[in-house]
Amino acid sequence: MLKAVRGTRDLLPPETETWNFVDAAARDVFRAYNFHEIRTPILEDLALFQRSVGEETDIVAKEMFAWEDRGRAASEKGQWLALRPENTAGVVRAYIENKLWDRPGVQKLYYIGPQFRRERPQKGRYRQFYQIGAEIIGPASAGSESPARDAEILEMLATLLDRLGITGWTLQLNSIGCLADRARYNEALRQALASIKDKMDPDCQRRAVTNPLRVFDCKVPEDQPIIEKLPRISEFLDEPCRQHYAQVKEILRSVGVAFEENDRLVRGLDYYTRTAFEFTHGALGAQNAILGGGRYDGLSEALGGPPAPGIGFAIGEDRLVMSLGKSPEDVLRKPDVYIAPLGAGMNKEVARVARELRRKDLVVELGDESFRLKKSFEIASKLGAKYILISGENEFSTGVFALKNLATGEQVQVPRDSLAAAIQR
RNA sequence: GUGGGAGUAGCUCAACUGGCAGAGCACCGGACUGUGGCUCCGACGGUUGCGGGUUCGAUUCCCGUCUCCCACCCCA
Repeated sequence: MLKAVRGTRDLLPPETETWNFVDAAARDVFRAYNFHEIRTPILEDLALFQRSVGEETDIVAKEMFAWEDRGRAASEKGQWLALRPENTAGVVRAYIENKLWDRPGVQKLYYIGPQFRRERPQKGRYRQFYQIGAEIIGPASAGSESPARDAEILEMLATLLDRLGITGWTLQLNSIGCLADRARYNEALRQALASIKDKMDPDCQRRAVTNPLRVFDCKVPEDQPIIEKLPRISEFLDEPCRQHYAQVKEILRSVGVAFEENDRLVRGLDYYTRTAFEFTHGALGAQNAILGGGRYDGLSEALGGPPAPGIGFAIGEDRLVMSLGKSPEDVLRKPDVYIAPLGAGMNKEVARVARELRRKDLVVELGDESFRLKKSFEIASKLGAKYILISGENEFSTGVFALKNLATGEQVQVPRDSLAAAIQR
């Protein structure tokens, strides 16, 4: 039997109703902050991710679906393509390519769509997964660098989670410094680790060499005392960076968004600078990050664009749906009315009635003239329809229909032109 | 990529130390004419994930493989 490929899955009704509910809530909240949707290709030039996410990151080094495309002629070399493992790179590429900096103010863009990473699947981790993300990017003169933008993004996220009824989340906040700070800090960290890393767990030692920042993610209990003594990024922030971070926190306090400072929070993608954050949730197992993001002031230039500081985030929609208390039934709109045609020739008559009711924005399910009335009732009940409309020759000849409320059992006679009103009541 | 657990009907699960693969729920039909839910009766439903091996005989034991789950790695 042919099956969905590893790490991918079908989203079926009624669960898709929950997904649509989440999408709609996100679009609604984003609109209030004047964000607009961008749709970028799922397929991009491999080099885009190598230059933005970073060659040395796990995502690029070993988790991408990438292949060499065929050239136009058999002899011609093809282009290396990749399925996008995240969407920020694509958005910034589009910002540059379409000269969006020529538009007034900052660009506030959001996206909803599938991303691909060739990882080992697990709960809350799929090879095709879905992200809802947003970016603020633009010239510094338009205010893209302002801590007000960082705070606006974080406050918007808190609003969205509240709106979805998700409780028990925690906002973890840190500043990982400007590019220069990071370079100095990395060096200091390397030196500090050089003498003591032998005492650490092998896995943590490996990190000390490949990516010193990642040492802070080490969970081995015995190594914690060593990690505690390492220099912190907060000691290396230069004055402007420190000020920036302080202002982000001030605004958050002002608008009442709770956060926890976590100076061990580091983010994996190379392009991050200054503000870094994660929202975590308890009910997700090992994959406890429901969303993550941060500032990426140098990304546009790294991709050959103009200076364009930016900040953004990505929500793992699969994980968001998992942490959502709502079941599909809570958001499922069931049929307002089930129309039961009775007898030969009635299909063509009820089709017109259904059309009339649907144009009044009612959800209508249509039976078939071959069904016995009893069967129609059974189906209508199972579908959870509010009403059943009995439509036989009598009804069409008199113009008065039998409308029965399936929950209360109350049945009334209703003239055809009052049906919609009676059902909506 | 590493380590561990699990795959039996649409779903949730049984099947003793190897001996004819079952139940509940769901689905479909019926309990006579244009009135559902409850109840009763009946039918349908299987390459026991897939491929090898051992055996008179394998859902059961062994090997391989695929998928999911848990942890690691990493991340959303």
